[in-house]
Amino acid sequence: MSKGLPKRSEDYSQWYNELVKKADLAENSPVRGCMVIKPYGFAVWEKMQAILDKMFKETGHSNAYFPIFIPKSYLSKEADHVEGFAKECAVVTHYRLKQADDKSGLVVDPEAKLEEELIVRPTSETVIWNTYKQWIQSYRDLPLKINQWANVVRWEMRTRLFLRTTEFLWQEGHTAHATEAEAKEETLLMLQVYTDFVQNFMALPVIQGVKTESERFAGAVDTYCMETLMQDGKALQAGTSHFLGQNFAKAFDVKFATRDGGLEYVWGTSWGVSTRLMGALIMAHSDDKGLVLPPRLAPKQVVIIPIFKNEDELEAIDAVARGIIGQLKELNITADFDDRDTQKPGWKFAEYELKGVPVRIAIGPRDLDNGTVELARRDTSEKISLSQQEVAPKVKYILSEMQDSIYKKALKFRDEHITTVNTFDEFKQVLKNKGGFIKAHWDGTAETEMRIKEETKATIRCIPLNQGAKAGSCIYSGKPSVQQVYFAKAY
RNA sequence: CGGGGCGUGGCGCAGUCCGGUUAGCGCACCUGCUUUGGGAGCAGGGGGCCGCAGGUUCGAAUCCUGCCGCCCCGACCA
Repeated sequence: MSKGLPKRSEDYSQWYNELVKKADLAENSPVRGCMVIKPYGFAVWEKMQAILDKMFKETGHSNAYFPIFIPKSYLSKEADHVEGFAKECAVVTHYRLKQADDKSGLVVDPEAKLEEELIVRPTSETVIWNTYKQWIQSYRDLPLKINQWANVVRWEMRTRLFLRTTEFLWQEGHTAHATEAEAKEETLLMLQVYTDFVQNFMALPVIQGVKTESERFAGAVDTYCMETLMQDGKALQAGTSHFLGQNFAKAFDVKFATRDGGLEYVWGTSWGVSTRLMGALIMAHSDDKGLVLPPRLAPKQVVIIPIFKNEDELEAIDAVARGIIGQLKELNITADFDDRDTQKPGWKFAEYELKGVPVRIAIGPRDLDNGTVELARRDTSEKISLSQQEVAPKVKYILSEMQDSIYKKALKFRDEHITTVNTFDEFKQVLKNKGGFIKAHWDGTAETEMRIKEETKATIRCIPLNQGAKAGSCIYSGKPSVQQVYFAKAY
């Protein structure tokens, strides 16, 4: 049994908090709301980064880096954008400290006040569009497709490791296009790239949709999103892709000369996913024993644990283990041999389960006699004994099967937690007793959306894409509705 | 910022109401022996400005005042 990990059924959020710490993913920092991402957690994030980065480049994007500090005045150039971010910005007002007069420590030097205060970026649209103005003159400069990996700061009141931290890591793509159609296409393309990543690598099914006005990114014309479902029935927005229209082009005066001699504002997009994905990954698949990582994102896919009484046994096991690791390496499978004699096998079993290593291979004296190993898979806890010769191909098969099976399990759970309702009473019942996504007709007004939120805490997660219009009447107001939308309580 | 809870070895806690031995327990850590197919056992050992600052008292982890920090619940948010 995992020591001290609360059960999901008893206290889901406690379970999550403990798991993040016990699995060595992250911990709190001295600064409230910030986190230290530990090596193991960062290794998972690095895998995500590497895969996404490749996908971005394959779709024609280049990486660049823009500064963390933004002149305060930039933020105020786009009206909705200011509105959206002003209340959660960290501000740099001074550039120097000095020894306190009474030598009691350091104080801010009042002499060193900045002429113009700087904000720590909550997102980079403003600096980037200010730069794009310099970079874009002609249709020949378009499209401009840039991505950056960065940290951003949003001064949140309540934070949770990975899910909502004051500082977080992310990537933000910012593109500029000559036509509206092309920008819209880019927005949807990146939504699809994210969707492919989340489904194929994180093994999490998503619902693609458009945000309602109240949930839309400040400054965007349309915000597209992918919504995922966690095991406690709450939804989590895994990524967003925004069609910015000409909002930022106008705010920062970014125009280009068209082929026929005209002068027009460019069309923009921006899109991002963050370390929040780590939270989704953890909450979606893990169990009461600890983390369950999809093989494609596990920093180490296989761990081999020797069971030995003496040096001779260990040596013999070592030879077998090294052989297996070599074979796995040829199949591009990462494996570790944990031959520490400071921990017992049972301790190691529990530890690697806590950390979500997909496949565990145990080799002991019995196996040496029989030419076998014991293989255990993390997601099902299933154990099998197999001959040493067939280990490598079998592991390859199991890893791929596991990736698939974890996805299917999440998909089944998700599908079982989409409930269509026709009345507000039903809506409240489902929300209270079952959770998950609730599909219902909505009259399209912010007023109704807000009232439902106030009464139930549930919000419209998205207006689904790829679902034909189906007229009906709003569950709250009874007014006509053109289609059903997804509601849920959300992270 | 409102409501609630909590600050005691690295971690988790007891002790605080009702002041008085040397501040205790579990885990972790160190040493030794025995162990090793699911978080080993025994023996020995190290580690504490009891959140901070004042006050009351012969005497404070314990009572009083002020401050600081953290967690949970709400308002805000990816």
